[in-house]
Amino acid sequence: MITLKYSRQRESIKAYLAQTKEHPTADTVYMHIREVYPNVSLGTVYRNLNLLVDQGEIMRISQGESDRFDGNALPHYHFLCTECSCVQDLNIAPGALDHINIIAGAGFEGEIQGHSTFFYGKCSKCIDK
Amino acid sequence: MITLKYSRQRESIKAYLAQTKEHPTADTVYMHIREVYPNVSLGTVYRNLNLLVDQGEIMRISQGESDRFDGNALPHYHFLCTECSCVQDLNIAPGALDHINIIAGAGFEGEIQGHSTFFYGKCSKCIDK
DNA sequence: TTACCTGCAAACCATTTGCAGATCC
DNA sequence: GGATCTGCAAATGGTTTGCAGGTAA
Repeated sequence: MITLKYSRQRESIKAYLAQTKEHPTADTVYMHIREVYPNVSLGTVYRNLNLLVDQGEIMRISQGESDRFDGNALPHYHFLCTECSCVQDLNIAPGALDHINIIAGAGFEGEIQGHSTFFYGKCSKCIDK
Repeated sequence: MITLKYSRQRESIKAYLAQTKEHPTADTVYMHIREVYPNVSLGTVYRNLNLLVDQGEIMRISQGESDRFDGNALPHYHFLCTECSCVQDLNIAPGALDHINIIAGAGFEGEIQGHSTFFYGKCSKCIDK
């Protein structure tokens, strides 16, 4: 973990994120920080968001990368290898994970209709390294 | 569902996706189709991939959109409203969903280390509409 | 002093779109 | 014939980066 120098912009970003429940995008963060530091640049916001994620102080919500396509349009789950980035189909019986919607819905005021999940780890080829 | 006109480029894309297990990106599809139709353009590949997804003939693997950030770096699950696109934290006990890694790992030759999941549906505000 | 930080603007990359012409029905 | 398709190239949108100057330690 690299030692960071103090920066008021970064502190401001962290403080804003700690206090909101909105899960803002980088651009939304930018607009809020600009109210305090009108000269802040979008580049600085991106740089600091990435630094804070690297430090484990904030969390990035995304599944990044570019879209992939699958000739099999029937619902099924995918596995992503953290080593070689390959994507593989998983053999999970249809409906076998549906119960997690109920777990997630307990104590939630909205209506949960489904979930999107992928699993990650090492594929068989990358285990042998 | 709009009626589509025949196009050899689109058929070629569909055939390629039906026969591969690679879960290719749009660019990878482009490079393969170009071997058959050297003049095909990347724009055409994107247009047809989107059409095929709309028709339900292929599946898009992604969670699109831009990244969001969360001041809470502790592992937790998120809910995404399909109406208003708001993101909310869910109250799921830590580890309450860990067992799905085991379900997913049954019959899989690689090693599953974790999963990434978000739930979707209608938030409490959007239910009342 | 010197590493790290900033604003700015340009670069980048994936994806979309406007256009004029080609193709299917 | 007319709607849908294509290739091309330019536009878009989110994100990163190079640079020259500023700031924390």
